[in-house]
Amino acid sequence: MGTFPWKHRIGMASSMKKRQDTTIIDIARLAGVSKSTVSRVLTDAPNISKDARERVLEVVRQTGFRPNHLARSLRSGNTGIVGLVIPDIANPFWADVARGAQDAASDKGTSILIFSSDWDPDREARHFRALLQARVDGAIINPVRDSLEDIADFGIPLVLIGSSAGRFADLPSVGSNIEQGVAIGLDHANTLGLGLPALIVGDAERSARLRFVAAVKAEISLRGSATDNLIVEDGHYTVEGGRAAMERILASSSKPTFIFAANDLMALGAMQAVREAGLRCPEDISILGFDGIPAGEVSAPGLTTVAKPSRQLGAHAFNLLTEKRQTAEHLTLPCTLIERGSVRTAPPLSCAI
Amino acid sequence: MGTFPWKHRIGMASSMKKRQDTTIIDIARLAGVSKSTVSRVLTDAPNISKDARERVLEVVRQTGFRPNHLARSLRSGNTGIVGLVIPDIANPFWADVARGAQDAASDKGTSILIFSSDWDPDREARHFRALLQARVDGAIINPVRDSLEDIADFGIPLVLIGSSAGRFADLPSVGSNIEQGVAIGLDHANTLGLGLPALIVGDAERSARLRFVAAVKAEISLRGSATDNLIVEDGHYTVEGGRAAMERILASSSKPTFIFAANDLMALGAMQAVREAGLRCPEDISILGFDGIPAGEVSAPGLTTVAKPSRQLGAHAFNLLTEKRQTAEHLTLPCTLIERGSVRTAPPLSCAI
DNA sequence: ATGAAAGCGCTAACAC
DNA sequence: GTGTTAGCGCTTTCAT
Repeated sequence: MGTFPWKHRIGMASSMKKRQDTTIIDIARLAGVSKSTVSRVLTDAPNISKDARERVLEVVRQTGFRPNHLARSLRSGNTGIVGLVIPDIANPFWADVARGAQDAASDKGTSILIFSSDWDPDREARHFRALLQARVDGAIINPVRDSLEDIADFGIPLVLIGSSAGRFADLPSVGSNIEQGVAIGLDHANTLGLGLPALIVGDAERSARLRFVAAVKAEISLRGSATDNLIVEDGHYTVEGGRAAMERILASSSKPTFIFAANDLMALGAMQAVREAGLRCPEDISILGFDGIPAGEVSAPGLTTVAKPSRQLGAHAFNLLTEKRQTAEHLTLPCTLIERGSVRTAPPLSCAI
Repeated sequence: MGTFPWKHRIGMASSMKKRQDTTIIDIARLAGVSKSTVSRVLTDAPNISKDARERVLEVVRQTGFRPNHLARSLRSGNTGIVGLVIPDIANPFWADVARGAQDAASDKGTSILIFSSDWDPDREARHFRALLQARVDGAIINPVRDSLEDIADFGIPLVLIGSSAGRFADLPSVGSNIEQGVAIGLDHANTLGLGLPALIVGDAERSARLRFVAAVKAEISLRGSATDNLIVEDGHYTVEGGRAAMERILASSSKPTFIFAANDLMALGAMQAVREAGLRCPEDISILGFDGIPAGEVSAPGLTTVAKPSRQLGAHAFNLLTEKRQTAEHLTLPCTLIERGSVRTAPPLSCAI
C-alpha cells in the first residue's frame, strides 16, 4: 500500500485558498443551513428552496469547496470509477480501445482505472483484486483465458471486450465482427484475383486464432475452394513473429503470393521479411493485415488492412456497462477495409470477378 | 456522476461465496476477537499475538474477505491511487510512458487513473478536478501550458513529466535530456558528413519546440557553423503535418539532404513525402527522428532516431512521487541513438571526421 | 422544505 | 496484546 507521507505543498500562489480540509459542515455553517441541506443541494436532490440552494451554491463557489468523493462513495456505494483490464496499454490497438472508453467515461463524469495484464493470468488476477478493493462501479475486461470462474461472481457489473468476449453467454460483451472482417478482406482479395491466402496467426491458446482461421476457411469454402492445405504459420501477434513466420513461408516449397495476417503487427513483420528476401510487396507478394493501427499508414507500402473499430469498441463497452439491462447483450461491431498499397491492385488477365 | 443501478450478478458459480457485504465486524465475530484486532492484523500492525493473528487470517481466508478500500481510504487518508494526466493515451510515446508508470505502481500496490488532455487546457482542468475528488495520493502530469497556477496549490504530491517539466522549479519533475539527445543525433549526422539539417518541429505554443530548436542551434554553433538561415518548418507533431512540412521544404529553393524532425511521427510523414516526390531515403535525403516509437521499426527504410526513455520516464515519475523528499528533484534521463536505415551511412569522399 | 441523527466500513487513539 | 470508543465526510431515513 503505497503511502505518501510527503505532501508537497508549494506556493500558496495567488488565491491563498486553503487545502481541502473544508467539509460540508463548514459550508453549512457559512450558509446558515444544516449539512443535510448542503448535501441535498450538492446532489441535486428535490425539495430545496430556491433561497437555500442559492446561498449554499454561493458559499461553495467562494470557498472552492469540492465534496470528498471518498466519503460520498462509501455512503452511496458507487465510486464514479470503472476498471479497464486490457493486455497492454502500450499496444496501439488496445491504447485506442482505452481511449474510446476514456472518452465515453469522461462524458459521464466517470474515471478509468487502467491495468495491463500482459496476457498473464496471474497479473490479471492481481488486477481484478485491485479493482474489487477500489470498489469500482464496474469493469471492462479482455479476459486472458476462456475461463472466468474467478470473476463470474465478481459482484460488480462486467463487460467483456475483445474477440473471445462473446463466448461468455452470461456476460455482456462487445467485440468486432471477425467473420465479417475476414469476409470483406477476402472479398477484396478475390476481386483482385489474388487466390488463396497463406495465414499468419497468433498463439494457439487464444481462441482468437481459432476464430480467425475458421472464418477464413468458411469464406474460402463459400467460394468453392478447398481449405485442406491452407498454409498457417504462427506469428505470435508480434512484428518479429510475423517476420519469422514469413521467412518460414518463403523457405517452404509453397509459393503463396497472398498473405493474410491476423493482426497488423505481424503483417508489418511479414512485409519486412518480404523486402529482406529481395521480393517486392505488393508486386510479388500481397499482404493484408487485420487491425487498422496507425503504424500501417507509414509503412512502405502502406498496409492494406481490415480495420477493427477500436475506439468504438471501448466506447460501446463503457456504455454497455452503464446501461441497466436485464439480459446480457452481445454487441458486434463491423470492420472496414482500408486500402493502401500492400495488396496488388492490378488484377492479372485471368481474373475472375 | 455515472450510476450503475444494474449490478450484474450471475452464476454464483462454484464457490458460492457471497457478495462482499462481509465486513471486518463479521470477521471479528467469527474469529472471536474485536474488530480492532482484525484491523491490526490486516494492516500488519505490531503487537499482535501469534494466536490471534492466525485465527483472523484463517477466517479471512475462509470467507474470502477483502477489506473495503473506500472506508480504509476515508479513514487513513490515502487511496492507493495516483493520477496520470497525459496528452493522449493513444499516442505511442505517451502510452509507453503510461505503461512505465503502471508497472512501477503495480509493484507498490498502487493503481493508476489515466486521463488524456489532448493538449486542451479545459480538458486538463476537468481532469485535475476529477483527480482531486477521487482523492488520489498524488499525480503525474504533463502540463499543457507553462502556467500551472491552478495546480500549484493542489495540495497533493505532484510530479511533472515531459520536456517542459523542468521549468517549474518548485515541483519535482522528470524529463528526457533533449539537449543531449540532439547532441548525439547531430553527432551521428556529423560523423557521416551530413551537413546542416532542416528542422521539422512542433507547435510554437509549446515550449518543447523552443527547446529543441535552441538545442540544435547550440550544437551547430559548437561545431562552428552559422545557424542563421536554418530551415525550420512546422509539422504539428503529426504524420500529416510532417508530410506537409517536407513537401514545403521540397518545394522551396533550399535543397537540404538531411532532415531532423522533433518527433518520429513527423519524421515518418517526411519520409512518405520524400518517397512520393520520387526521391529516395536515405540516398537523396537522410531523415532523423526523435522519440523511438515502434512504428519507426516497420517503416521502409527503418527510421533512425534519437529514442527517449519513455518507459523509464513513467517509472521514475512514479517513484519520484512516492519518495519523500524535501527538495523538488529534477530528473533528466538520457536519450539513445537507434540506427536504422533512414540516414545515409556511407559518408561522401569529402567527409570530415 | 429542512434539521437531527444514524450510519457506510474502517483506522486510530485511548484505556486496560 | 486487546477491546472500547471515536470519528473520517458524506448520504439518507425520519421526524418536523
